[in-house]
Amino acid sequence: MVLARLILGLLSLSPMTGYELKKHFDSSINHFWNADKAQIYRTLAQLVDKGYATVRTVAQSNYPDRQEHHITEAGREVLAQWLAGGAAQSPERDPFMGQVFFAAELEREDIERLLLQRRKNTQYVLDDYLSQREGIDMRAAADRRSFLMAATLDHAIRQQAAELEWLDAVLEHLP
Amino acid sequence: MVLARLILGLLSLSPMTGYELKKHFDSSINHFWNADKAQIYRTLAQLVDKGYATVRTVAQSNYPDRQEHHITEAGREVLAQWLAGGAAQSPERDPFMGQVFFAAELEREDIERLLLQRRKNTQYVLDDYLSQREGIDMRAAADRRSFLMAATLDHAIRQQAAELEWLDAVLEHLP
DNA sequence: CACAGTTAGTTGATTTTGCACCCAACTGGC
DNA sequence: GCCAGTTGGGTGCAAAATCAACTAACTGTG
Repeated sequence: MVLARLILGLLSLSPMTGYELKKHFDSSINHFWNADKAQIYRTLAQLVDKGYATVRTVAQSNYPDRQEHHITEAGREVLAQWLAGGAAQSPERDPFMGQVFFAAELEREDIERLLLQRRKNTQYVLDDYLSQREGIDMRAAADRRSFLMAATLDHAIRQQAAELEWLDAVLEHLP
Repeated sequence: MVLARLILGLLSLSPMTGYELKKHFDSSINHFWNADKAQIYRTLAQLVDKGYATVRTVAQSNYPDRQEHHITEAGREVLAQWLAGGAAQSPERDPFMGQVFFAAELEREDIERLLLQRRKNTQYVLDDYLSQREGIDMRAAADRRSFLMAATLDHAIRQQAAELEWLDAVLEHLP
């Protein structure tokens, strides 16, 4: 599934431990995917099982051994096939929209509270993305890889901004 | 989880069979949630189990019996608690963004193909939403319920529109 | 009159996800 | 000196989601 491809993608950039992968999911990749620790380690094991990655145990003086995972040629092929195999469609699943859809049960103030709370969350997330983008801005246009990576962050920023606009419109016109 | 609440929400509007619920997920609700048939029937069984819904078997002359599910008072309470319990946050999971993130592996033309394919999909989905909206436009502002329901569709439309703009920007500036 | 589609619901197997734990050793701050 | 946090890895379990098939009778179209 998707998680396996994403992990292969990250491994294609650089060999990594499960721990480091988790950090990427929490920071550099958090605007379009997240994953549980346990899930990452299990998927890594599967990748090794299928021959898409290999493990090299690297001892460290102070810290636990690193289980460094390296992508194999077979792994790169699977990754390339995923990329070339057509654009994936998005899940289109938003629990909050479900809350709005059925929010008429609530009092007017409670609806406003709901929307304002979402607004706060969205603003918070947007600010996070904006601060992430500051670090890459200028150098991004240079090579294709950096450009595309930055572009996904821009996508998230646009989506959050659109969400804010929508929230404000709803708050303004709520009967 | 979320699916159970959404089903309760739909049942709160009107008693329904699993089959009818599935139709709602495929049409009126498809812009923010979808669900497998099997999942719907199993969740319905759980709701009945927990006392949040009751079943009434309605015989029909030609077609199979309808297992009409009615929301109970307990069910309405659970629904209300979900709505009042704070804004849910969105999953932030988009496989396509993963493809873009790692697309530098591909040739330039293949990247463009990927983006254009997505553009076509997005346009298609947007057109679907726009045609859905035509049927509700004017009467929407009237009561709160219709307004909120229409608002979630507007949200989806804004998101798709923002996606289109982003795709065009990426296609234009791709190095 | 055959065949596709609709109405209605169900089962089984498998995958994916999430949550809560657990281990061990180190590092930094009060 | 203690306690929280980091580095690194892992297990077990239950819930949720997906895929595929199967039943059965009707309706509409060519």
